[in-house]
Amino acid sequence: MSDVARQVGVSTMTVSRALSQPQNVAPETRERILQAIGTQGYVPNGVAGSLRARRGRGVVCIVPHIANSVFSDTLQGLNDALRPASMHVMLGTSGYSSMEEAQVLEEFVRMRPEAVVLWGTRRHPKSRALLRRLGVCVIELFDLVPDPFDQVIGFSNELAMRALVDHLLSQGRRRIAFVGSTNERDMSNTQRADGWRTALRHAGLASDGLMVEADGTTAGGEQAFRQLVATGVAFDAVCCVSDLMAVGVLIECRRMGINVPQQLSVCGFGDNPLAQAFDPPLSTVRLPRYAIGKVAGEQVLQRMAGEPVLQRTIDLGFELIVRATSAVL
Amino acid sequence: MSDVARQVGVSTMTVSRALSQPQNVAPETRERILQAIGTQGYVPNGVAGSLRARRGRGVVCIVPHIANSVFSDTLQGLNDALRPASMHVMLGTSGYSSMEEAQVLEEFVRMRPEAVVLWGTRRHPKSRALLRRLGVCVIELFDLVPDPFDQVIGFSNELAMRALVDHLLSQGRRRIAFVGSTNERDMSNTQRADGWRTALRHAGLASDGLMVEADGTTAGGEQAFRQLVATGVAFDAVCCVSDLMAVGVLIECRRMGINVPQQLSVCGFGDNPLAQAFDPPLSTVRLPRYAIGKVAGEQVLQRMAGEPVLQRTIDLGFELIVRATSAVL
DNA sequence: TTGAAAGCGCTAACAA
DNA sequence: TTGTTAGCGCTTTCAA
Repeated sequence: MSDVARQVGVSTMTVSRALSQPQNVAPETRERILQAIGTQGYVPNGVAGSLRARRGRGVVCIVPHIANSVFSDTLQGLNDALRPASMHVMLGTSGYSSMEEAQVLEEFVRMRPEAVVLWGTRRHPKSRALLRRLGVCVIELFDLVPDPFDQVIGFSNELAMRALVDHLLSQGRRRIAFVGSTNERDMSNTQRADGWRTALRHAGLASDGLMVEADGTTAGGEQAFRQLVATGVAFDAVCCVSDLMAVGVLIECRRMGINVPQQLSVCGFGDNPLAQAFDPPLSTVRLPRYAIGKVAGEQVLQRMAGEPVLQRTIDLGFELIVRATSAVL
Repeated sequence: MSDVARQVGVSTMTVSRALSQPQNVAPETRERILQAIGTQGYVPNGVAGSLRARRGRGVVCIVPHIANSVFSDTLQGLNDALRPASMHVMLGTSGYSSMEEAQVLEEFVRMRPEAVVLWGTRRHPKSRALLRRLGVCVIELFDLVPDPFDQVIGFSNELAMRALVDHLLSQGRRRIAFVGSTNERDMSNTQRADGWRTALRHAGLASDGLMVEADGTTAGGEQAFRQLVATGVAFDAVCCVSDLMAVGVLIECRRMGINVPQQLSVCGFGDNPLAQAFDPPLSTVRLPRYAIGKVAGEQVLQRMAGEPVLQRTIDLGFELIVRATSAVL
């Protein structure tokens, strides 16, 4: 910067102003400064600016695992919202562990971010203490809870699963099983199972013996379905905690010669690209993944602009997607 | 930091040393400093540290679009490699535009990153000038070129497509069509088409009239296939520029009552999760997406450690995945 | 083993 | 409209 100032014959302060408050610099001077910046290829030092401002222009975002379309869609939304404001995303992963999240967070907080965006609402006590001291806005994603740390954006896992079960009930299904996952370390598996149980209870139906759990993969879905069949319990529909497991169930059905949806309805959760492409196409629930990230970014910007927090809990809803695996009989 | 120093009764310099070079501080003093840090919840200011060091601990990574598993897998690899070294990823997107990439890059460079990781090898002249001035290591991903800007990590699109065509030739296919995409703004579509053409030429076969292009989606694949059939040209195999388009081709085949692979072989590219799950499972090429990111991160760390660049071009290869759509007849 | 001084590059506040 | 001063929080250098 001093090089530019020297070349133009002004002080560094004038160069600084030409960049940040151009209206306070004589047009002719500004012109010469901008030209010198161009020829010298001067790029302002944002680190120094952040030190002075006592806060950077970064937004920390820690997700469990980047290579999972749920998270990457959300990251895309966050990025799209922040880019026009010249903010950048500092990306980290927790590997589904709140302990690891706390460690990553501690390191990232050193860069004095403008905001912190985290997945889920399970926080290590260290993270809570750190975030409280940091004093910037903290936005939690996906698991809607009534009393968030600061602000939460998501949808209700329980209501979404209830909508799925209600849909199956409306199709005349009465013995609706649930395939859960053993490796979802956040609360969504529990919340979805609760939704399934509640919907059945409201309809006056039993859920006993109708729940199986396995690894949250396609293979896990196959295994869970075999397990369910092996118990000998009667069922005419299966709700799965994820599309991946539902695809496993469908694969196993095909192997066993069970006709879907004639003999059995199957539903997934999440609207993975697979759900649409699979044969038969899978009924599922579409989640506002991109919107969650986008709205999170917009909230960050609004709060930076000093606007008050209107809603601590923002429900972005979900969409029931009925496809062939639960078609009308 | 001065708060901690005051509480312990030492200078800030001693606190700084207790953190960065503990062996140069009396064990007893160090103990008291660490304790004070704990009770006060002091978190070092990384911005100030970076200003002093004249370089941050961030690695800029700009990909075309985060919500695409090719890019998110690579980001995951980069993140995994960098995390143990306490480096962080500053994430940006170019939307497949080198102009937009240049703008994002300019803003990110202000934070004085330790390294820059970019997708592809097409750069805006402004980006090149900026990167040259920056003077940090620049790693380009995916499109292997012989003479990269600094260092490139990827695989050969052309060789991968040739391997696919050679596989079809070995199965007795002779009239092999190519379904390309009109919206891939990087070079990979061209390189893959070149691979297809070259493989046919080497086998003494014609490629004229056997290429169609459409939007790079499932719907585009369907449309391209209808177009190909409509031309009336004879063909016994179709290579697609992506799995998504190949799935579109398969959907259209099913609609037209064409048996795959009895009447027609179909191949995709990329090994999207879809490829395995689709019915019939799709033959394709698996790309080292995660490894590309991981190796990029490792290279950054090695070069930070002062190790020399052994290979400017790192070829991580690919893997031919033969599934039902091109099974032996 | 510890401390004092200086400065990384920028900008708020005040002065001219 | 422009310049001067001071300091953001840290660490390198030199001195004790």
